[in-house]
Amino acid sequence: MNTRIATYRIGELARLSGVSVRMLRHYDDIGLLPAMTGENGYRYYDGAALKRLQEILFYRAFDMGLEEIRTLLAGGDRLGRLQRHRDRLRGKHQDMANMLAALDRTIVMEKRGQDMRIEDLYKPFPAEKQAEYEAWLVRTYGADMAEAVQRAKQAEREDPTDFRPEKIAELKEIEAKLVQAMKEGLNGADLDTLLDRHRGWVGDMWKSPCEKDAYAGLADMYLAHPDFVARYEALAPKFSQWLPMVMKDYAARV
Amino acid sequence: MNTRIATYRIGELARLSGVSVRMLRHYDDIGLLPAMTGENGYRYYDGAALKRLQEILFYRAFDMGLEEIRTLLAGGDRLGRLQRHRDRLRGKHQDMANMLAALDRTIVMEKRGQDMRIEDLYKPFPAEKQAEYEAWLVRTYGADMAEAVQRAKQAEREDPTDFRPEKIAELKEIEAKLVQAMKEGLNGADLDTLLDRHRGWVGDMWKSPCEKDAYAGLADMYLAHPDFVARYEALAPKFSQWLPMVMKDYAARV
DNA sequence: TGTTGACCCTCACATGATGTCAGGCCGCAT
DNA sequence: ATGCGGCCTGACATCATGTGAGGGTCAACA
Repeated sequence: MNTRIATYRIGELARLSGVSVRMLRHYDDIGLLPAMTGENGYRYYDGAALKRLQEILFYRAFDMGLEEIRTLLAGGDRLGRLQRHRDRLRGKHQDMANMLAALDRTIVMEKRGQDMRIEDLYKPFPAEKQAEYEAWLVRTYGADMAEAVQRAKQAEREDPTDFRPEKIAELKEIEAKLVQAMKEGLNGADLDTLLDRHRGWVGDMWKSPCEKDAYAGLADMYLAHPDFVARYEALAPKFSQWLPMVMKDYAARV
Repeated sequence: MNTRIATYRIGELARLSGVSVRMLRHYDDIGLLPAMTGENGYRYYDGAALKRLQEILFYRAFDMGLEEIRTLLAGGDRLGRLQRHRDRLRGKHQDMANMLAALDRTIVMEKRGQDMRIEDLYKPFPAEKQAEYEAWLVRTYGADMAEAVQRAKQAEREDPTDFRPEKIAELKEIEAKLVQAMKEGLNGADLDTLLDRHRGWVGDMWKSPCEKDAYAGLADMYLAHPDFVARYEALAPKFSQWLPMVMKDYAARV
């Protein structure tokens, strides 16, 4: 008898991985996950195959086609592949966070009986299957953003947050003005002036996403003018990450 | 001529929404997104249709079948639907965060040239298309968790974080012991004792996910014994949310 | 030793979301 | 009136996946 070390039959692997037997056979057929075939015709999978399958699943979760995955795996440099994939996956995770925020926004508008602006309805859904929205963002806000992001990242390493109540009160007042301004369609330079004042106040507070109450005003701003998220992202790179939390609280409160 | 108020032709809607013309026609055919048909045979979409399409896209992003979406939309209570959907979507977002953390874990193991334990390989991929992993978690850690989560949420509202360096140093020491213990296969009561000590120290620090350095030890714990995430989630509900950040930094450093 | 039940094999067809192409109207601008 | 862009229907293609039929393999147990 052959040495039978840590080799799995198709059913075991199916249970283990959550992939159906049908699909494992398919993956074998198309050369995506080749199995060792015994004399009895059975498929056997070893440790290397298990790792390969895991990698396949990472890519499949990214809606990659099986053929594409196969050619990807054909090259060497597993580590490089995984690292590149991590970044793409992170982007998708971010897309989903944006969708969540937008969903909360839709809910709030529904509660209020208001309709969203048509241009905003479909922003949360990343077209072109990838990074289309991001392209739009770059197109719209251009090169200064990259620089601003750098600045913000630099500043992020500095001093701890200051939550004195007077400061927060003052911040909220500015936010109210901003919301008003945005509703009235202030644009370009004027709006940027206000945004800048706001940034000045809020600057050293960005670091703690846990002080949600301090940012309730942001929800209003987002409702009034969703584009401001993109502008703010340049100043406070974490913002869109917090937005779902902010919006969730807000939606629950309204 | 008919009053022509804010009604869109199929191509305009396609550009607006990112859904292909082909699909919009299909949605019309199966009654998912009925259009008003003009005498010329053209399809026209009004504001209500736009909102409906947005909702459809929210569900489609959740991998819901078109037929399922249609029956869903057939009932009233748009608000309720959206709210229920938000929770499911949040769950999926969490799944993706877990996947990211696991991907980082895989990367680190690859860099080290180590293999993951087979039982851990496929945990990040939510089987049964939904909430299967969560079920497992409840099955494994049971009812006390819900209670612990409550306690933790309560505690969360209390006092601000204390980041004195001595405290952090001591924390790190405990973490090192924990990692050691987990590697040696300590189980049950002993492990829980250690975890509890750790919790004691880290308790009031959970609130700021921004102090990543304070939690580098967690990455090691996760590598040594991924299950601990589930245990910790009970004590610190936000943890799995931070895990991707923690792991990203760690993977970059190793 | 023979039977049984769980597992494996191949082959073929189904389905659901989407793309693509062909052949032909509609309508506005030149 | 001519032309071009947008719209129509209908048919076929593709990809990931499910399902079922008809039939071997293997281990345990009577």
